[in-house]
Amino acid sequence: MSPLQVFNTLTAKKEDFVALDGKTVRMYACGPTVYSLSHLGHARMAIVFDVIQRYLRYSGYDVTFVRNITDVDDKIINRAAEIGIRPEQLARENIFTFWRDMRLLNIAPPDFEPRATEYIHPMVQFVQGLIDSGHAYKSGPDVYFEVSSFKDYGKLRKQNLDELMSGAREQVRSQQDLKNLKRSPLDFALWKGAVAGDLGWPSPWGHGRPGWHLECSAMIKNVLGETIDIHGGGEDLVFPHHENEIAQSEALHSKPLARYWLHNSFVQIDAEKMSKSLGNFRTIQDLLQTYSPDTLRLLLLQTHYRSPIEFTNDSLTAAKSGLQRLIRAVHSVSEEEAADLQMKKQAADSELTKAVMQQFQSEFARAMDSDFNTAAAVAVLFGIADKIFQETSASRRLSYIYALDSLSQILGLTLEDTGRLIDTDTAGNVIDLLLEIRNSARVKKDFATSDLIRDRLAGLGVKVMDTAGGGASWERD
RNA sequence: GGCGGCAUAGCCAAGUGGUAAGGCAGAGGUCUGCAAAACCUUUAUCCCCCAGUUCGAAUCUGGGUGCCGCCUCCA
Repeated sequence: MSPLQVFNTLTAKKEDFVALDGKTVRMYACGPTVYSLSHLGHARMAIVFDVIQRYLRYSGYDVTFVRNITDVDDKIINRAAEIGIRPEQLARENIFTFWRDMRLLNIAPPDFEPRATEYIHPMVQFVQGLIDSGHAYKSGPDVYFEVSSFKDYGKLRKQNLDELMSGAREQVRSQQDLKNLKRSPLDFALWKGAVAGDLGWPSPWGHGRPGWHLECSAMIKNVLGETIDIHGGGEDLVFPHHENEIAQSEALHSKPLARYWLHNSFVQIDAEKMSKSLGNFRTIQDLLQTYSPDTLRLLLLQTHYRSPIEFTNDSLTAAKSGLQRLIRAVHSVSEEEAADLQMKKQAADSELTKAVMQQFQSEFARAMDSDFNTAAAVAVLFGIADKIFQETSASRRLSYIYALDSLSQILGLTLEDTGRLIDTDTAGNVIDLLLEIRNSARVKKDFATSDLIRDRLAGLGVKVMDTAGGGASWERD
């Protein structure tokens, strides 16, 4: 297959990517916990795995992509209590806005999007299996995973139990209440007991809800199988989330949970991680008020996914300017020129198009095959744009435009000419401007011009009505 | 305290042994009534500092400095 190489967190090396079944890729990315709006950091994660998924398909793999939604969790419960609504309602509202954000960002929907609350029964079974095999124990109202029972614990994080213990020591003090329940501070909850009436489900251990890490293990098993090809998420999930997933799943199945672990780095503001807890985040919703989805995507893809991105208004503006160049390039054949369908067809079939496609596809693939180096891939796009602007023949330009357009799509860039979309406020102001010009024509008794404006506006469905004072008003017909 | 990562022009950012991609911004020129766009030329003798390995290092090794992340919820 392809010479694709990916950086595997598990081995801390760039490795040849070999799918378990040859052509089928089963991949899972940890999605959001829906307790508030999504910010640019979430967008980065979603866009990174969207592009990975798109490129794998482009490379000929049959991809099944699963991205979950965590809809039961302490944060959701606490936040819902603060604002006085049911946790289920809070989760549902945030799922809808998350979906809207994803759609606006041109992020392809995953093949499956399981939610934790849909997999309670499999999770209960999962926990029971761990108890039966001696990897978990009931303690009070809860069930915990016994970390010392899994010899490979720490392999993703690359720290052994002793090192982890010394790191955890600080935490022990703040977990006094849990100290009595856990046999070791490293043990983590598989099932948390809840008081009757609180969000929860029945289980062999009483009313309660699943621990955070459990859902991914259970959903991966149920949707994709015991071993998958790619498991991904944000860098902050490496420990403890993914480490714990490995512990649960591999303890139960005695086989690797995932062959390749991919983690994207963060978006930073003022050299600090953008995060909900630090409060220094910019929501997707907010950013889309001012910047196009393509601008955000270009901004994020101009940096390799494993490097942190320093987010500033300047970098955003730079991305916007750069994007404009690509958009102009791809729209640089005029309507009249493009209207000739025959020419388009010829351009698509031409030897030049084939040669151009081959050349740039191979440059693009070389970049992407190197651990999804989108920054280098974007440079290829700008190289094509150069060619387009340098080419004087419209039909030859079309060949390059095909290349630019098709490669942009693999990165999820639409290159839509949003610069020419006009909002109603602006449209209204433009009409006012026309009426101003018309009025000055009337004052000069240039009725030919003033009538031209009125008639043409009427033709566009805008009715102009002169007022007694010499001005004019207008309305849609 | 334990573990890991990063340091490339004014800004953002690729590049892991062979002599510095790309974007933005800037400068000069062409075009233009003026602009904008586009085109041409141009902007790091050098990749945080020091030492080492090598014919050769931004790229490898050691030391130093600075910044960041994880260890608690987190994309």
